[in-house]
Amino acid sequence: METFAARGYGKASLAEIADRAGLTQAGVLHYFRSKANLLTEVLDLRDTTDIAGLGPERPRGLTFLQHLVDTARHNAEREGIVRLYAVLSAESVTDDHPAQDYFRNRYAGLRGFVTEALTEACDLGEVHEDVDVESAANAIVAVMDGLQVQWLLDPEAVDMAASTESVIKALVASLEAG
Amino acid sequence: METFAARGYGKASLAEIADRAGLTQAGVLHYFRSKANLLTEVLDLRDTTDIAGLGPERPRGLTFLQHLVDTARHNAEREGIVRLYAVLSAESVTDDHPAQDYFRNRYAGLRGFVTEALTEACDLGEVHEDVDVESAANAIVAVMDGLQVQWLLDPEAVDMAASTESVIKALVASLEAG
DNA sequence: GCACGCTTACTGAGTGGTTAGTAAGTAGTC
DNA sequence: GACTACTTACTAACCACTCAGTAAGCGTGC
Repeated sequence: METFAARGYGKASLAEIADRAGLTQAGVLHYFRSKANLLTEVLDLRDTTDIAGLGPERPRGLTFLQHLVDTARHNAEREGIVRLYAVLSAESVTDDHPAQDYFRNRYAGLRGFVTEALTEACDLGEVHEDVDVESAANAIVAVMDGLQVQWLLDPEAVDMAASTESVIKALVASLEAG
Repeated sequence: METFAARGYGKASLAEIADRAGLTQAGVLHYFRSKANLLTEVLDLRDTTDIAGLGPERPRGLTFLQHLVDTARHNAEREGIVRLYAVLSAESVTDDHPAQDYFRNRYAGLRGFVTEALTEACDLGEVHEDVDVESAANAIVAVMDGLQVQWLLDPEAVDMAASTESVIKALVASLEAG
């Protein structure tokens, strides 16, 4: 995780990963058939403790949205994981990247969760166009990601929790009003 | 640009860049002293036509914010440039990346522009806390970036212009109300 | 209690390929 | 005769991955 976060997938070397783990490069490949396989295993492992891994018993409505703000606040003390996801998610859009499917699915899931929570939080009937709430949900997922890159480059200049909260509050208000 | 966008800086090779340009790898290094120098030159060249390169005669207030939405719409027809910036900006947070300063400065500039425009658009007096408008400005920059990654992975699922617009409208309304 | 085959957990030494960057030379232009 | 625009040829490092071997642990048979 540390090596992928610090170098990205492409520039991370099995030799460095092996060194950190205290074995040889061939030793790493004894456990993971290939570098790509190691990446997907790392990603699968992490996911079980993340938002995207929340089961059907996850919080709903405003509680879920508040949970997103809490996650942003919590993330400001987990530079490593933030870096891992910020780097790999963007890198995944390059040609033939092994984590492309992982991130496509992850984002689809996140968008779905936030769309649901937003619908519940605003108590929307059939009045509302789905397109509005989906636009808002996609934006909420996006703002959290975009803030991470800015924060990693300049932690003093960005308050991830505050910006996340102002977007969520503003969007909820605008959906309820409109 | 195409090679950096498709592979990222780390995995892009001078040989591929040279091939596309119709000369040898050494020929590329005749013009650019190093790979890192080539990257910064590419970035500097692009910037002159981008938002960040707008001079002091740029639009102001709501017009500027509307310009951001137009840019998002326009970007949906420029996959290459979107990919270049999405990939490189996130990759720049890795150790010793040659574009780190470039993106740190770029984001600082963008945040400043949007903060200014937001202040003008909402006609804010001394009543308002700076922290609110800055949080909102950072979020607007972030949402545009975050949407790009999602859009690159799944263009059907994301409407960059619509999501950008809903965030800007909601934030402007919330600043004016609060 | 100990030899048996089987499995797990590695290491060391490669293989074949790619990397950025350099050095020297050449053809053409001013 | 100097300068520009390259090329060919090279270097030294690094890359993921393979392969053959070794050492240790383990359940089974006697």
